[in-house]
Amino acid sequence: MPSNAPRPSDPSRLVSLLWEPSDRPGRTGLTKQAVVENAIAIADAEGIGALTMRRVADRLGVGAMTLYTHVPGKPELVELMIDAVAGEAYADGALPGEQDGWRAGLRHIAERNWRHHLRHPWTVEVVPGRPVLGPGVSAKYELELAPLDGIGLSDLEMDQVLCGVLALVESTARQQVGLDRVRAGGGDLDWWATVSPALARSMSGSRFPLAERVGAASGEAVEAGDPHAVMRLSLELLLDGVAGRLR
Amino acid sequence: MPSNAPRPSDPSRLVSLLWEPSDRPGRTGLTKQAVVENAIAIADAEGIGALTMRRVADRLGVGAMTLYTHVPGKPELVELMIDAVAGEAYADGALPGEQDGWRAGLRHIAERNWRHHLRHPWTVEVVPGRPVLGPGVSAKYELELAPLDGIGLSDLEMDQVLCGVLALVESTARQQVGLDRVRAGGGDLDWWATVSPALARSMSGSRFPLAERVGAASGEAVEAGDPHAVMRLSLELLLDGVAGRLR
DNA sequence: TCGATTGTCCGTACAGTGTACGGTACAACG
DNA sequence: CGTTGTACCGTACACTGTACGGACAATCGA
Repeated sequence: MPSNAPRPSDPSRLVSLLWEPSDRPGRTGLTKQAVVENAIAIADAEGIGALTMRRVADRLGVGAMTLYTHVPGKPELVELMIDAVAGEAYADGALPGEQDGWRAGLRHIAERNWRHHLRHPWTVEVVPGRPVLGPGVSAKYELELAPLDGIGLSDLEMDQVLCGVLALVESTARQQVGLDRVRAGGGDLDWWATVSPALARSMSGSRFPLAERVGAASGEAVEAGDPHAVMRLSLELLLDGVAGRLR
Repeated sequence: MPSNAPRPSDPSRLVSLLWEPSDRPGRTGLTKQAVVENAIAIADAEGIGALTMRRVADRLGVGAMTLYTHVPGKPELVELMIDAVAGEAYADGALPGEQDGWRAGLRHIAERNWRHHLRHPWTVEVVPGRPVLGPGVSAKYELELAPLDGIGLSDLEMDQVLCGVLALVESTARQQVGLDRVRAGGGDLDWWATVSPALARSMSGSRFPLAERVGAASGEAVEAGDPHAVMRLSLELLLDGVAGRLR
C-alpha cells in the first residue's frame, strides 16, 4: 500500500454499504455481494495475505479496477467480509439463548466462535479497528447476549463477560490457526526432532528448570499444548467465576 | 511476497540464530543485533505494515540486500524481534514469582503483558506459528510459571492456566491497539456522531433490543467498551475459578 | 610477500501489490 | 436519435521481498 496519505474511508458510507441489500447487477451481472463472497472464498482457502484485488477480479472474470465501482477499497471489503461471515455463525438455528441455562449458552457461544474462526482463519488475522456495525455482527451480538440476560448481571457486566469469553476464544483460535498453517506449510512433522538437538546445544549453560519440566508435560516435549484444551479449561474457570458472583 | 514457493526456513538455523550472541561486526560495523533493534524501532512506531527491509537498511545506512547476510529473511527477522522484546518484559526486576501469592503473581503477569503489547503493538499483529524458542521467550516463560508452582496444580494445568491468562491479555490488548490506531489515524473523535444517523436510518425495521440496551451501557452509546476493563474483570473471574479448584 | 579463499556488501531485476487517473462503451431517458 | 450517467477497465506509479551475480576487504596457507 504505497499511498503515503491513505484514503479517508468515510464511516457513514461504510454503514450504508453494510446495510444496503439493494445491489443492482451491472452490465456484467457483477454485484457487491459477489465481490464479497469471492473475496471470502480466497481468504478462507489461503489466508488474508493471498487476498488480492486482482485475484478477486480474476475469479469474477472482470478487470481489477472494476471492483472499485462496487466497493470503495480493500479495507472496506474486509469489513464487509467480516459482517458477512458473522451472519453465518448461528445460521443453523441452534441459538445461544435456547441452550439449557447461561453456562450452556456461553459454552455454546465459545464452541461456535471457535468453529467460526477455524472456518474463516483470516478473522483472527485482521486487527480490529472500530466495531463493524453491520447486520451480521449486530445480529450475532444480539443472539450472544441472550443467555446472559436476566441472570443477575448489570448491562455493563453482560457485555464485559461476553467480550471476555470471545477474547479467550479468539486468542486460542489464533494459535490454532497459526499451528495449522505451519503444519500445512512444510513437512515439519519432525519439527521438534530437528529443533531439539540444536536447542539442547544452544541452551547448555542457561537453565530453565520450570520451563523444561512444565513444557515437557504440555504436549509432546516442549511443543505448545493444544489451544482448544486451553480454551475449554479457561472458559470453565471463567464460568466458575461468574457463578460465584451471581450467588 | 511474489515468491510462489517460499523459502524453506530451516528451524534449527533459526535456533542457533536466536541463541548465538557472537555476532561479529562486518566491514561496516553492522551486526544482527543492530538489524533487529532497528526493525523493532520501526515496528513500534508505525506497525508491522511499515516494517520493510529497505527501511531497516536505510536506518542503518546500508543497502537493502546487506541485511540478508545477517538475517535469513523477513519472517526470521520477525521471530528474532519477538524473542528480543520478550526479554524486556521483566527487565526491571519485579518478578512474578516475588509477588505476594499466586493471585498477585498472575495479576502482575497480566499487567506486564498488557504493557508489553501496548509498547510493541506489532506483537499482536503477527499470527504465531511454532513457539519461538529463543532465550528471551524461554526466560519469560520460566518467570511466569513461578507463581503457579507448588500451589496444587499439575504441570499441565500450570501451563494451561498461564496460557489462558496470556490469551485473555493478548486478545484484549489487540482490541486496544486497533482502537488506538484508528483514533490516531484520522480525526474520528466524532466517529459515533457521524455513524449514528446513518446507522439509525439503516437499522430501521430490523430490531436488536438487547444489543441496543447493552451496547448503550457499554461505553458511550454503542461504542465498544474499554478492553482493559474487560481484561481485568475476566482475569478476576478466571482467578476465582482457579481458587475454586485449589480448595 | 603473494595468491587463494572466504565472507561482507550491494546494484539490478523480477513478479507482484493497491489504487489514481482517464478513457471507452453500453443502458436508459428525453 | 442524441445525451447523459455509470459500469467497466488499461495503464501507470510507487512500493514490496528477495534471487542473482559482481565487487571489495580481510584472513590464511605457502
